[in-house]
Amino acid sequence: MLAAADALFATSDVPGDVTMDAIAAAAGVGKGTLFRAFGSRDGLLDTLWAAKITALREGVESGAPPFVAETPPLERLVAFLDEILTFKLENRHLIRARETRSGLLQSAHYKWMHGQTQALIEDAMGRSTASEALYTAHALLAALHIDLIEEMLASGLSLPAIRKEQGARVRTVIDGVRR
Amino acid sequence: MLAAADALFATSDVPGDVTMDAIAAAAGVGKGTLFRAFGSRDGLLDTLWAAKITALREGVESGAPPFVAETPPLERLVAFLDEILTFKLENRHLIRARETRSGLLQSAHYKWMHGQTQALIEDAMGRSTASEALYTAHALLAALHIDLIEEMLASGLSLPAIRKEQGARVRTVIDGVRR
DNA sequence: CGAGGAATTGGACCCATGGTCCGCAATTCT
DNA sequence: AGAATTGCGGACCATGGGTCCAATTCCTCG
Repeated sequence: MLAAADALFATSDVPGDVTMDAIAAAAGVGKGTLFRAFGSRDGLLDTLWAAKITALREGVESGAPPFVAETPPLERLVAFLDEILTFKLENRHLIRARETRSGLLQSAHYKWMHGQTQALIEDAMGRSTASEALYTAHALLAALHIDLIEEMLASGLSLPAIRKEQGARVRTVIDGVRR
Repeated sequence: MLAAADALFATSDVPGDVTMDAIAAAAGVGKGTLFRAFGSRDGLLDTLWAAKITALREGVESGAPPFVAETPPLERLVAFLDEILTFKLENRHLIRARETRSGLLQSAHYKWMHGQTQALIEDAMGRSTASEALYTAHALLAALHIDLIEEMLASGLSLPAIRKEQGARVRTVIDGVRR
């Protein structure tokens, strides 16, 4: 079922086109089975998200290349957000389907991303109030909203330009706060 | 009709509860009339948004108190984003109803906010590439998403704290880029 | 191996909601 | 006054997430 859903999201341009019926049909399964397995559309989306992000997540948590203690926290933060950006673009239709629904900020994925980001920020800027890191993490992640990224791409900004701006902004914010 | 819709949004907690039928009923008008007048739900939402933001918009465009040439651009930028934040919170249900639909970034309101922000940024930091200001404007506005603000409020961050963080972030970003 | 029961399935069905459409009434024109 | 035109209202439609139960599959035990 996840494979079928993934395939559908990968091909369809409009996430709304991928209905639960379509997924069930593509998976050769009844709609009831789909809902029993995932509870709701959001549940399916979250599960699929989890499946796709596993590699990234494990890499980050088990200290793959850039995420080792030797790397300065700021660089780890930049690398982390860059990987999130790449991940979102690679799965843009899925992400779009999930992000254009309310409750995203309460989802486990957002909380994970936010937790990671906040921790890296706290590392990167020496001392800082909790609310400072909390706010900054939210603010940095907000700029990664898929709609926003796609809007920028559509408006002529190239992907390298976006990545460059994003990296620059992260450094600026951290440096500025650290002073 | 706008008054009726406004009243409904002001009272209801969940924006989804305010259906087009409910608005029509509250306005003492047929649903057909509603759709003939506004075209679609988004159309109504945008019109209502326009009506509510008029004061702010006129203040900004006609140089009310903080938006005069004498005020440093950076201060104008901070004030502008702060007013947007206040406006969104004052009309949180309406804004929520509109912001949790796709196409927001293509709406006239977002374009106006983005245009204003970008112009102020370009003023505030001496020289800067166009993409720098464009990106930064998007990034700053992204942190004003109503869902995000409400999530922060729910997580214990106070409104004054948010405003303080936001102001600090704006200054940091501009100062950092200006160097 | 077969019968009985438990678990699981699939898709018909339900319902809410945005959006459409047409008969009718109010209004205007002659 | 009668005819023509405009515009209203609410019945109606389409769609999509979610539910439910008859039917089928799968265990379990004699």
